[in-house]
Amino acid sequence: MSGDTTAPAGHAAERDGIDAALARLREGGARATPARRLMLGALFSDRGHRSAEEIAAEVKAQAPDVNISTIYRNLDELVRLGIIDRARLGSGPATYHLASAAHGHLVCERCGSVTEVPDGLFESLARDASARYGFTVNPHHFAVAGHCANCR
Amino acid sequence: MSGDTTAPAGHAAERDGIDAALARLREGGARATPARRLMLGALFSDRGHRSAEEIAAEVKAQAPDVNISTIYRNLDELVRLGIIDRARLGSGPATYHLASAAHGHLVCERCGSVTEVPDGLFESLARDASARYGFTVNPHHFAVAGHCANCR
DNA sequence: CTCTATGCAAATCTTTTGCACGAAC
DNA sequence: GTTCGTGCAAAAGATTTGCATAGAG
Repeated sequence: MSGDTTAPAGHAAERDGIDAALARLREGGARATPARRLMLGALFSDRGHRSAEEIAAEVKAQAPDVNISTIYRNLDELVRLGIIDRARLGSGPATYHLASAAHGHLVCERCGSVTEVPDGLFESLARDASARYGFTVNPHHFAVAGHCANCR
Repeated sequence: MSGDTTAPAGHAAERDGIDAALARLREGGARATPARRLMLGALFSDRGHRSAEEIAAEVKAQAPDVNISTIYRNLDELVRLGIIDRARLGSGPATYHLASAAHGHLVCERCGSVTEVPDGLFESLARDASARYGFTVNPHHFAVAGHCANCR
């Protein structure tokens, strides 16, 4: 059900996430601009990893004038606020995804495939890092290299 | 330590490592060139992470004509042969270190510090990844983000 | 109105590539 | 001599920055 007048798609849960993110931006003294709304819409619509260019493409589909530099600036801001995470996998551009999409990445060094795994897999590691090094692991940002099942 | 000399040659253990690496290069059909010897010398002289530029600087101290593109090409080769590992930490250039310097990296998202930890720390992770996903973790290449003890 | 965010263009930084020459085997 | 490695220069790719203006609060 929607008293929703404009958006072509968009579930309520997605809306909530975007609104919450905008609220966090406001709390941090930042402003709620169209570019930011569109970026959040893109980020919340799909929990995969995307590069800045890919996010820009999605945003430009709705607002062609949004510049890539604005995308980068806002991605930095969203990372700083903890709303999204940046992951540098393989050797291409950095990729971004919702911080709530908690998972680690198993990156295959041969074929480059990325296997996403639940954070439970890293639980004991996180515990040890904390106990032995006072290091608090961010369960959303994790990259481990090796060889996938196919390339073994 | 009185046995220490300042000669470019270095210690015997270092020599052995370099020779073994050169032998592996030869096995792979590659040639033992001066540039490669110097790069290995730089890599074996210190087990920290270094960027391609930093390695180039060390090599150029002895052979100013070695070009950065040669450094990159050879780093790729050494990674392919498993002699060194590449790690993309934080947002600067990629860093390289000896594969035998087995450790994971705990990267602090606030201050950027890198805490090196022994591979034992993620033994259980490696086991689970293998059992549940058929993924063989490379124990030498491993980056986890979070907050260090100081920044908590 | 004030101050932040954006567009645009250019700069930067990192890494890769084409080509002709020199070196290793 | 043949094949691989290297220097040089230029390209390509990703990200950042300066500045004037538009827009949010």
